[in-house]
Amino acid sequence: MAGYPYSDIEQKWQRIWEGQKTFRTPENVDHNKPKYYVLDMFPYPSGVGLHVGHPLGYIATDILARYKRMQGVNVLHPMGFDAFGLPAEQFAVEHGVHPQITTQRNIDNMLRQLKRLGLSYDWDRVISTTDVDYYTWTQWIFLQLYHSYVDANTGRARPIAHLVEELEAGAWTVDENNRIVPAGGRRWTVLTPAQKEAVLANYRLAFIAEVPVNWCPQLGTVLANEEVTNEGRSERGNYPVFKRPLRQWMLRITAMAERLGSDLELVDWPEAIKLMQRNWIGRSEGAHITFPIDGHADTLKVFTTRPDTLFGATYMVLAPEHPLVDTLTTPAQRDAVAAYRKWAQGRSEIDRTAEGKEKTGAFTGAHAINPATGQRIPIWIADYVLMGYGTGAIMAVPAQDERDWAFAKTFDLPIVRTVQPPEEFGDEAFTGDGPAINSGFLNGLGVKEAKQKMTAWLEEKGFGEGTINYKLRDWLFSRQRYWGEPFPILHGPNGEIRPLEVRDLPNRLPEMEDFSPTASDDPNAPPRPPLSRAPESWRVVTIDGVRYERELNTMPQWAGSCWYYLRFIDPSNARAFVDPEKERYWMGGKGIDLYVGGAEHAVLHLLYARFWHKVLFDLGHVSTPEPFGRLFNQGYIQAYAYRDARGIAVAVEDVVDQDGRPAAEVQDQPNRRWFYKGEPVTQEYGKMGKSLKNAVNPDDMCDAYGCDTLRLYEMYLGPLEASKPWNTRDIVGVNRFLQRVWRNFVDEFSDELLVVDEPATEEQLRLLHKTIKRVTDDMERLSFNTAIAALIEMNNVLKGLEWIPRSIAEPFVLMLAPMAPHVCEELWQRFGHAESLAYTPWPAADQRYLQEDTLEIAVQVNGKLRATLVIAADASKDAILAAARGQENVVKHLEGKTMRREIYVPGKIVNLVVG
RNA sequence: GCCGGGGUGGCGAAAUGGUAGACGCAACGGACUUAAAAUCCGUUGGGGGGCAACCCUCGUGCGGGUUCGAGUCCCGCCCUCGGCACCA
Repeated sequence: MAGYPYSDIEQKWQRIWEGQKTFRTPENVDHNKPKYYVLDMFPYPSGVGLHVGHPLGYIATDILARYKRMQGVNVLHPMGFDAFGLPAEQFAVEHGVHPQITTQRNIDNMLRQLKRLGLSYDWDRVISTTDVDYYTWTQWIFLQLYHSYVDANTGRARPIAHLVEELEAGAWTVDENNRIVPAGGRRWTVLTPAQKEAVLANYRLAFIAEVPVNWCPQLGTVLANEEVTNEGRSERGNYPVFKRPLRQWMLRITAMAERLGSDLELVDWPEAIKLMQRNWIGRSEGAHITFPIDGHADTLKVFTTRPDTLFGATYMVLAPEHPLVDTLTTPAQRDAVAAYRKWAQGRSEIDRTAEGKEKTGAFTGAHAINPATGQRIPIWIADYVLMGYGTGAIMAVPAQDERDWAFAKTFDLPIVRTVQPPEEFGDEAFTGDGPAINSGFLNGLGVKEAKQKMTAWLEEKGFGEGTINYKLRDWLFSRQRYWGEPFPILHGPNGEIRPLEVRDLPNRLPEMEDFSPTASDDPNAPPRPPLSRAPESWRVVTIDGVRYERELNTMPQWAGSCWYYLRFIDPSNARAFVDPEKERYWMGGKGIDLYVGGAEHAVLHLLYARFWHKVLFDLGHVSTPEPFGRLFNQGYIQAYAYRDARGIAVAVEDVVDQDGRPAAEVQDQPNRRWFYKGEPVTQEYGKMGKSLKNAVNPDDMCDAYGCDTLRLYEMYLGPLEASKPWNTRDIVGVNRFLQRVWRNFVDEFSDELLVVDEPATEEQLRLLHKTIKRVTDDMERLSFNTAIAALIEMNNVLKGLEWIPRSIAEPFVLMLAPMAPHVCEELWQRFGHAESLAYTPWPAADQRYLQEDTLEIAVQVNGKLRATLVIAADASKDAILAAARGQENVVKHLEGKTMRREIYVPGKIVNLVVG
């Protein structure tokens, strides 16, 4: 392979950087200097290693980190591993090796691959969520959550001890549902310890509750809503998931719903991601309305976003699981209701979506009273009403709701329009705005005003009140897995929960021979966490003679990634999860300055981490309300994949071009048949991966072209945020560029330097400074593809020169350095510099050379703008006038008038006044 | 169905409302070479004209509009990718 010796150069500089710890961020940096915290979403240490799609974001952040260092900014650029969780455990189970060992092995391999790309991480700060020193503090944060609650008035987290103090002082009482109320309930002091704890459990941010959860028998674990697909299957492994009530740890993320939504305004994130989070949180304003039930003491509470349509509520619907179904159902309807309920509950999520939106339901025989009309309206149950949203019951207003309309049509229920649809509106539900009709005191009002008036009326009459409802559910936080953080929790003999003291952390994961989960085909199989098989010496703890059992569930995958960005600031601190002063510096301003990762974490990691961060903020442990000030989603690198006539994937390297069409060329090897040689293959396009045989290994690319070329190619492919196709054949373009750069500065044959200490020409300086401006702008915008294009353009001019002036060569190399650091370091050294260029100041564009070569001239005829000419900056007045005369629009409006040579220059645009 | 991002050469793509296609790949022609590779020089959106330097014309998914001027802004469609989806 001809050209510059990239292999030697890259190894040489990687060794120097590692040996000198060039990119280490010292423990005690000067806090008066500006900082830049640039972070990648840390990866799972997967067993198959990286393909070229993975490091796309890492290369981008690396370029930015290097660029910022050259600007004299303190840079924190760390990397770590999210190593707990299902993938790591499954990999270990498959290979029959303890996850501790496979995880370490995978981390080592990924570290090797990352280092080979020349990434300038601070390797002294590498952490893994599975390190005891790390998960100690994950457990510590869990204890913070357990010991906190959110004050409903302020929306802020506080230590729950404060609430207890207030209760002991008699500021609050407790009602029959163990809810805290201002007055009228039981006094705190009369409650037993167990009763008190039952009250507090309703407020703690970490609590145990028996709730319907997503149970995946084949994974042997429960899953968060976010980990279940629309088809009702597990995101990992695609196994069926069943709803089932289980006692589980929950995190009360709903208590933060309002701030998680509103604080999105504080951050610089892609609008699409903000929107996804807003949709996930699902804030909607409306009202709770309480309906009396005919002949019952019970009432029925519903949530609606359309209180204005109450006059049109002609029936009610309960979710099949609603607790009042049994009490309400009349004897005559009992069998029908029970049958429907059984049928509905046996339906999986798949059945429900597969059957479309056909409405099913059953009449309970009971009636409610519409508080607005006083009429008796029938109460039904139907599975289109979900127990998990609102109150699990609705008032049905078929005239103004498509679902209610469909249900009413199916079961022949009355429909009363309460909003006047436009003329010629069809026979369907009208959800738009219009004057209220058939609505008593609301008639004539628009929807908005009617909502307000009805809400006020409900509050006045005591039938309800305005409220805000969220789609967001509490976060199911237990997993029946081995490879996760153990909870710092003990269970007492009477079921009481005893959190570990901070001084008793960490609660270490026990060594176990058999760590595999208990899979089952039976949806009703009891959960059997692997830790139930842990030795008794681990499971049982005796304190003051009381025998406690450790919690046997572990935390989910997401726990470790909720706060790793804070640990990077102070990774070896044994006394605190992060030093407050360091935290204030590195998280200062708007938090992390740039966070780069895939959009797939929009509602998982990014929402969970924000929740934890807000709790830590409220409790005074961190200094910013939001962790990630600026978020950038890099696109995916996709790749073409090929199938032969049988539909079997053909490896990309076996595809050849045959008259412009792809064809499979299978090598004629002794043990390999080649029936499909030259056969046309079909091309598809998608993610890189094993199954499509289209993954490209970065190690191979580094071998063939060098990692500087790989880095450049990945950035040159297209905009960072876009998905774009990988084409190995295109990689030679940027490789040739680097070869030409090298040959511009180093003689191919004599190895002598071709850089001279001669002054540059005016033309060269103009080119240089324009390029500096372009590249600098592009760096700030993360537009690396256009930055590279600018450098290629400049290099194409330089390549015609026999010698290159030092004043041109050095800034050029500095600008290229963040993207192709190895070759630039080598050139820099050959230019005679002893120090690495990593901290050499970034070149500045000199304004003198940036004058525009064109000007915009606004041509006004009789004070009205008639044309704008773009002309050469050094054009004479006569030339300008001639150009103006040639403009059709000017000529049209001149109508024989003469042009006056009145030219003035406000800034860039020159006004040529004519008339 | 709702929300969001995109549609520009053979391909990846550039273009603060101002010469559309920078830069790269591929292709073609040429130089060097016994030859090939590598390298270097040139051509490359469509159509038309000129001996020529060049010139004309049509072109950014489709149809309208605003503007002296629209790939870019506005309205209405079509296609495509992503997210959500019986959320009251």
